[in-house]
Amino acid sequence: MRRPKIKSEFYRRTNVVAVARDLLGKVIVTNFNGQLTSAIITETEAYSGHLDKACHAYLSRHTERTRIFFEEGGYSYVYMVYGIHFMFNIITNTKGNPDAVLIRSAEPLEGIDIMQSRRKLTNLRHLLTGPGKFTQAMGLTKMHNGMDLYESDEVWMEEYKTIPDDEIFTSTRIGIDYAEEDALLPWRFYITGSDYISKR
DNA sequence: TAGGTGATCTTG
DNA sequence: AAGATCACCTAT
Repeated sequence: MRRPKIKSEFYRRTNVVAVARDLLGKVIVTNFNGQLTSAIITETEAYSGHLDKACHAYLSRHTERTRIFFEEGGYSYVYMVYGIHFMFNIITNTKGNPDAVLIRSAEPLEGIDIMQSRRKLTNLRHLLTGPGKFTQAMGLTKMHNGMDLYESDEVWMEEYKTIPDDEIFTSTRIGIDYAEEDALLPWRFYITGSDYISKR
């Protein structure tokens, strides 16, 4: 049943946009206290610290929250927004180059009953279609910030399928209007025609 | 379409 | 120390 884990080198490439696209079709797995859940990634967004006003590490800003951005690719970055929702990202690029990919939506694969119970909701199309819904269904919280996604036995990524370029739809990112001209960057990606997307 | 929620960051 | 902001979700 288990497929090969994605190695850290995958995330250490210098082009965060390419990593965001290539994460589509990969599987994320969490396994907390014997509760295993997994899902196929259907929607991502890229954030880049050097040039992107939407990124928490814009202009390499160092704060307590952004510390993990300055490690090499392959760590999780989890934070809370709006007092309620956790956002799950994967740090990319080499050490000192603060980029990340936000996981926005996924298609349920394993442990569906567990995800339904965490979400208090049964409709599969609403289980993981949005970044806050995704973390809730997968059981991810701020305590999972800074995890090594290759070494961890609680949160990791697996190979699954490759999405061809002509099945990837590109758009601007959601909820970052404050980023001025960078709000126009076409850095959101999703699988064309998937039923598991946060917005049409 | 509006309101809830609290960590995080900035200003004074 | 206080106030503003925020990579969202749910329900009307």
